[in-house]
Amino acid sequence: MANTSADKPNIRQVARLAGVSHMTVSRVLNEYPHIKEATRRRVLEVIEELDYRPNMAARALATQKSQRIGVIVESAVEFGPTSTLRALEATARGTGYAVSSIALEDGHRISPQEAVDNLTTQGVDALCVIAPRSSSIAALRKISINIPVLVVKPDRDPSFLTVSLDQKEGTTLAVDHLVSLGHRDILHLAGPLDWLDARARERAFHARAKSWGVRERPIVVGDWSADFAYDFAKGIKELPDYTAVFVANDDMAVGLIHGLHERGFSVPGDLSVVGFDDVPLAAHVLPPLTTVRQNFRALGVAIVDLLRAAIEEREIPRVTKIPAELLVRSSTAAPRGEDS
Amino acid sequence: MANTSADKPNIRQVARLAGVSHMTVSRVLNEYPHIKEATRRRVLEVIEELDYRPNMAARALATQKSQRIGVIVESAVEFGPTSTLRALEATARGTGYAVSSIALEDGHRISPQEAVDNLTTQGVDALCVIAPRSSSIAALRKISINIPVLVVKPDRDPSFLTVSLDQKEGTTLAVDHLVSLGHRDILHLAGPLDWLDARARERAFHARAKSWGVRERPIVVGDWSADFAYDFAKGIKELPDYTAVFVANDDMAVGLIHGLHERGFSVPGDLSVVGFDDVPLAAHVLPPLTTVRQNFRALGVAIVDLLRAAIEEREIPRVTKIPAELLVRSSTAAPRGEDS
DNA sequence: ACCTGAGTTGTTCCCGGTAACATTTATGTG
DNA sequence: CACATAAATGTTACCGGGAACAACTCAGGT
Repeated sequence: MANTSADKPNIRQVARLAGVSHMTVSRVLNEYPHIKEATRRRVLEVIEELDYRPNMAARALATQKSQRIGVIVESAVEFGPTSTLRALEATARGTGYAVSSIALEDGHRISPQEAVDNLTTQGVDALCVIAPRSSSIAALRKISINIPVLVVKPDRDPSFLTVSLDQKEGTTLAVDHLVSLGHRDILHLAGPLDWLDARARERAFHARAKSWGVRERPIVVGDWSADFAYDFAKGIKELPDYTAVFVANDDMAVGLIHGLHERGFSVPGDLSVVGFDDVPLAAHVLPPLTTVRQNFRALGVAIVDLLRAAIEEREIPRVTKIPAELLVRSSTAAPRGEDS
Repeated sequence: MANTSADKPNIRQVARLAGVSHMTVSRVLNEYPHIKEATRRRVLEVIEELDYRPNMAARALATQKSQRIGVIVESAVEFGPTSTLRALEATARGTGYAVSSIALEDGHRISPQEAVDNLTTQGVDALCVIAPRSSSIAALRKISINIPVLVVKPDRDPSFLTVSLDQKEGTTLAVDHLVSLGHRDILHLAGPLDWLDARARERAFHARAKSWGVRERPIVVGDWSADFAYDFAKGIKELPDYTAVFVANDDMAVGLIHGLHERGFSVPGDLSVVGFDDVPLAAHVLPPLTTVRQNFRALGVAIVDLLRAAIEEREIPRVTKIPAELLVRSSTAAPRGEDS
């Protein structure tokens, strides 16, 4: 089957054994249309026999395209960004693209500028920013990049391609669920508002709460971490006048419940809690968490579709809305003194 | 600062502007020792002015080295593998290497062979396998690869470089903790035994339990998922004769506690539970989980060190043992009728 | 002043693909 | 049957770096 010599065969060796020029081999590899069937088969046979693989570096050098997408992800520890990245990678691989990713704040401090430099030096054909903070986007605007850039964010942007999951729909589902249970006073525990996703959820929360005539109250801004929410809950002195909390992610929801529990408040008895993300443990924490699930797989597909179109200078496809889903579990119930 | 023309400058343009040959520029870039200081400065100035970056594809083609490490990770959803991967990426980037990773089973079914093919086609200089199953390793053995391969596994292996976190130490800490609380009948809820980490924990559990004279009982083999452990707990009819459960990962521990709770058994009142991994939520689930934390960052550093040494054909460094840490929280207590 | 060796820089070719253009070989067609 | 045209294949140059080797410079020893 394979050749015994250790070094990799190149396209000219294949050509010689097949009795053709190396260009014919190249054409077979790239599915050029006008190749005689017999020739193609012979070439493919030799390729098979030699276990030949084209050298991507050489191809990248010649074509000025690396078949590689660069991804900047704000935090690779959060569930959402990680899931998106995984989905993106799998989709990209399926269409012949490789992915290089950089996490912005994972201990090793890296500036957006450095991340872009690192990625462009790798010669990526396009750039994608997942779960961005507004400061990162501002930094990005100042960097001149001559490849397509896609930012995963809710609103259109003149500088970038954009897609995003519909934060508004997910948030609306959560608020409506609480309202339908009878809650009229809901606290929002938000993510850091310089994260676009946190901001979008906060906006959507206000909009929907207002349209239901729910009482306006200041939101609490957290940092996505369970620790923060736990500390916040521990600081609550007596049973608050809100009866439900819409939390911007599951981690904070779990921390909140933990803190409330230590303070002697029960969920959902005293307070209902809704999370966001549906992390793997959400169904099994106590009480199982009512939360919003997003379709990261679909997002990954959409990102790759858009980026490929941009790279290959095809028409940019329109992305159909990616629906969110509310998972009702046990952390929500009607407020005290209500019948459902 | 930067040039206004859109196309990237190459090494010869830099050379021309600096009044030297392109090789001199190349030497400056690669820190060749015998360059006159004045020349070096001039070249660096031009590089700066033009914002020149070397083309990695061209370099890879010329040197036959891609400065890229390929990683195969069995499951990118588990906390441990993901953390290891992140740490590896950050470390690699810090030393001038890039990383390409492939997740084996994340929905998109990919065989080890395909993963290796994909990575070698990208021209990686070395391969690393994280959180492997024995079947993957068996498959790997059959594939002839002529680059260094490192497998994250406990025992030495003639075919591969190896490192691993010390599963034995972590397990021992957990068992000793339970024993010191007074437990003499401990169930082990293991991960799938074709995962080397699961197997190592199971072996270490048996060894340590035996040395304490703890009663031998068959282990339960799970699939890492909270769902499995939940179902298992729901199937328990009456309070079992074991008083503690050592669970091979936190997800299963949480699922187990959930199921036990629904069956009316309390943790740690009726049963103590120890997990493994210290996932971000472990401190905040109810009850907060006693678990074993591993140092994934150190593992990432060790992997990159070994791989770089192998790639650059230096002597392979000896890796110092990476210690584990037991975090005692509220899911463990003395068994009923004991004083601590 | 001449030779030697280390320091410094330049010339040429190659890495393994693809683009562009040239050439040869079918396939029709009047 | 000659000629236009399309199909199939070959030739050459080039992508942007680095390796190998050549050449030139300069200080120190005789």
